[in-house]
Amino acid sequence: MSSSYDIVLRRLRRVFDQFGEGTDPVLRPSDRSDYQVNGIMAVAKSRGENPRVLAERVVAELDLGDLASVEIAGPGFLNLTLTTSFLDTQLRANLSDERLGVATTTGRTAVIDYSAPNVAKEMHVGHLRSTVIGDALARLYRFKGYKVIARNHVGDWGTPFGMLIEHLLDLGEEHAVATLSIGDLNTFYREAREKFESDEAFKERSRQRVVLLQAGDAETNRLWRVLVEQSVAYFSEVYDALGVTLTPADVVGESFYNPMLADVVRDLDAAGLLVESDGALCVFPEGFTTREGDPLPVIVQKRDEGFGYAATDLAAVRDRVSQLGGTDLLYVVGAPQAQHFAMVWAVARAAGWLPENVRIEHISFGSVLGPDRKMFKTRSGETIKLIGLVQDAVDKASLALAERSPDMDPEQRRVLATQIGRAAIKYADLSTDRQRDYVFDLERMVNFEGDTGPYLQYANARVRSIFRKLRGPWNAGDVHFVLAHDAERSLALGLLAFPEAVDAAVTSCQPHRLTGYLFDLAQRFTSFYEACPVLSAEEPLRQERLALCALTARTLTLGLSLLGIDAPEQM
RNA sequence: GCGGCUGUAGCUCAGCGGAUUAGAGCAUCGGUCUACGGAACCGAGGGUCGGGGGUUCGAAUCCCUCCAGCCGCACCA
Repeated sequence: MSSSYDIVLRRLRRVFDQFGEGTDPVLRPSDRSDYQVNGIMAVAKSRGENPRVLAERVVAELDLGDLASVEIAGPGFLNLTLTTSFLDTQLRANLSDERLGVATTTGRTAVIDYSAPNVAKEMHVGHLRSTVIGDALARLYRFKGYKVIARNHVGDWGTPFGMLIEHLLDLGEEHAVATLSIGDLNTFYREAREKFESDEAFKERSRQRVVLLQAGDAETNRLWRVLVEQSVAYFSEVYDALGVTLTPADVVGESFYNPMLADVVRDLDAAGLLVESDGALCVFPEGFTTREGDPLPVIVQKRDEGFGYAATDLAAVRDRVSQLGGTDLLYVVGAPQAQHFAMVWAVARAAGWLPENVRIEHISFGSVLGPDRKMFKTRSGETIKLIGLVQDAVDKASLALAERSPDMDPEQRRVLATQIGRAAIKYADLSTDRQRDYVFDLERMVNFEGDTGPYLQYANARVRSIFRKLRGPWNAGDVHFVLAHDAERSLALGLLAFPEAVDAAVTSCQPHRLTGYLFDLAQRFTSFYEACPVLSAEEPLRQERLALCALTARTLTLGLSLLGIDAPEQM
């Protein structure tokens, strides 16, 4: 089925195409009517016509059938009011449509790069946003019909591994594994670092170990693999706690690209892009300068012949296009990396690895701030463990549940607290424009009032409770939507706007478009719920209202699931 | 110095180039109220949209400039 918006838009396009193929009618939700058409003003301006006159012509040629009534307003806007029969048709279609009117996109493959923790290092707040936003996008794109390939670009290579492996040997493999498997990565890494900085002999051993690692020494690589496997197992625990879909199979770390780096260099050289500068092999993409105004290089191979992360990122672009067939390459990485990506992609484009039809986008985001509005750290200046953050939220939710429902079964409370706690954290992260920084305020996130995850879960649970009261399965049957009450009509319009919200979130990679929609829908529902008794209504009104409730619950549940948020039936 | 992001009500944030009242949430104040889950609903007060120019019939929105904050700017990722 098609969304209401698309159906109306198609009719408008038939008229607007005469102003130039694909002219956008600029159809938008309106507070004056159901939708407004803003596009006439722009067309009139470009053709030097009177917008009002043009509007009249558009209306005369516009065939809305029985979809909507139209009137010209102001200098040349069109106000559209959808007819009840159209709303009825669309709502009934939704009742039997699992997708609630959301259209699918075919033939596209999205490669989404997100989370990216470092092996043998703790996951901390710094990984929260990439993980949560990336996972929401993965779910949204999957639902839209994209083939989604998640890439967890973990830091599993480089000079620190010499010291980490030596430290592992010092501890004894078994003891080291024991430490790592309980997730105490901070201690492990810090001890290694401290020895590296204070102990010359250890430092030297570490250097030699890096050489062995890069040379492919079997035992060294086995030890390296132990570190990686232990870390990946730990990451999985964190993802479970957060309710994130990433699995060990999605881990494709930096080391994966090692065998491709020589080819990257060769191809860049063949393309005549490579320049030697201060002993390093570089490409100088246009438009980037250093502090002093000199051209800024992408360093492909360092003076010591080692490869930097730019080389790895270049190899990744190449691999994702040529091997994975990616058509939409998304990088959910913090804003500070913006210049790095811009440069790497400029090089990839120059090398011919990025065809025109491939979309590549940096899904950047702001920082998580502490109460002092600075980067979120503990009082002593240490990073905050991600797993601890989730645990705090779950604990808070558990306390709130204990207070409200003291008789709840402890196991049920445990499960619910987990669902609510992570909903609180995820929703808080997803509900603001990702570009901005935000202050991490657990108190507000876990609050059950206002624009929060728990509030939406509660709204959904309330709707579900109505159906529990029925004590039996419910069928929509041949329900008809009359929408006599304003609150019913408002809810209906909200329900039918779901596809627009999903599409907006997908195309702009802005999950907050969807959270905003869901919050608005929840409010429309509660207003309806106050004003319109459901179970005590007379038939056929009762059936109509039950159908509205059913659609609301399904929309909230599906919408939340696309963000990676659980929608418990009861709470 | 160059580049990026941010600056909207007391606080946290929406606002997709449009129209007489710039919207939510929290907080404040006032209502609803033996309520199908009140973790609710209805309403009120509160804003020179960082400052200044410009484009336009029209600018929170586009362009320029200034101010403030954060971040990045060659061999760590």
